[in-house]
Amino acid sequence: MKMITRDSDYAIRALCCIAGSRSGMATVTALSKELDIPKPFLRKILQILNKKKLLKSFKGKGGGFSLVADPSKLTVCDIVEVFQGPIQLNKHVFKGEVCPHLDTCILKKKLDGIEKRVARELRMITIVSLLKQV
Amino acid sequence: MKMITRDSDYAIRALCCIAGSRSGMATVTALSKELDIPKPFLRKILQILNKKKLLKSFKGKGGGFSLVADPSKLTVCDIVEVFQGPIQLNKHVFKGEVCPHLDTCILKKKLDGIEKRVARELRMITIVSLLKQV
DNA sequence: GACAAATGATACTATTTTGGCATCATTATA
DNA sequence: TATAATGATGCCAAAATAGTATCATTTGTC
Repeated sequence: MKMITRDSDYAIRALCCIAGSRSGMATVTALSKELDIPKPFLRKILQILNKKKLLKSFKGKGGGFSLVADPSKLTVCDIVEVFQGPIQLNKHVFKGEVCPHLDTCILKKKLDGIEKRVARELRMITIVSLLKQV
Repeated sequence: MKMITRDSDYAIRALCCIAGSRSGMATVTALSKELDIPKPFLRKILQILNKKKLLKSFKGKGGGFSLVADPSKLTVCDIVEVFQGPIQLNKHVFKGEVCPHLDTCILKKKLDGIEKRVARELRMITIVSLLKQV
């Protein structure tokens, strides 16, 4: 079972890198080298983060990406939701309808509980908390 | 973000059904109807559960599948791991090596913590606990 | 103004995973 | 021997994942 996809992972790394940089800004080229992420893929990821207003971009020479939000308020949950949608352990539907079987609906309730706790934990991991090198 | 795939979900339902049946045994045909799951797909799932020793099978007329383990000891975690492998939020490797970036390794540590708690919670959901209709 | 360095937008592609279906073989009961 | 069951295997289509490629636009510098 895996939960964090590659693009979320890359995005988290990149945002950490940007937040940790002295100027608060970085180019795709620099990030790609530093993090060893394929440049076109990283570029796509950063463009998505830009559209979703987690990053702002500056075109032209000397440009790059910088954070929009305070990195102490930006969380892993925010980032994961951009690339993987809302946290949801199990849709648990059949043919578009909610499943009518009692046993599995008990399951749904229990999974929902876990789901909420996972989301809460992911919301507690801020970018800043990832920069602190213990 | 989703965590439980269709086959895990179907497997959980089917195991609940088998555990809840009076005889303790059920055929693919019956389960497929009861749970509204495509028969060939469910069959494949049950065959996997058989190979993994969560179910035992009886061939021939009057046959079917029955549980191997005590349903109060069989957990959702066991089932999910059959179909989705061990619970692991993020592999977090590059090119086969463990990622060398300190910031993201902090991330790994935190994700590992969440992961352990999710696994623990899934291990607490037994088949029996899903049958109790509150 | 020309050039270089950056992102914007968009479309394409390859691989893997997911969610099945189909078929033939084997076994067991009536 | 017919029937009802699983065993094994291979195939297939759609979606998700993980990228690549290309052209357009913007901006700073010479």
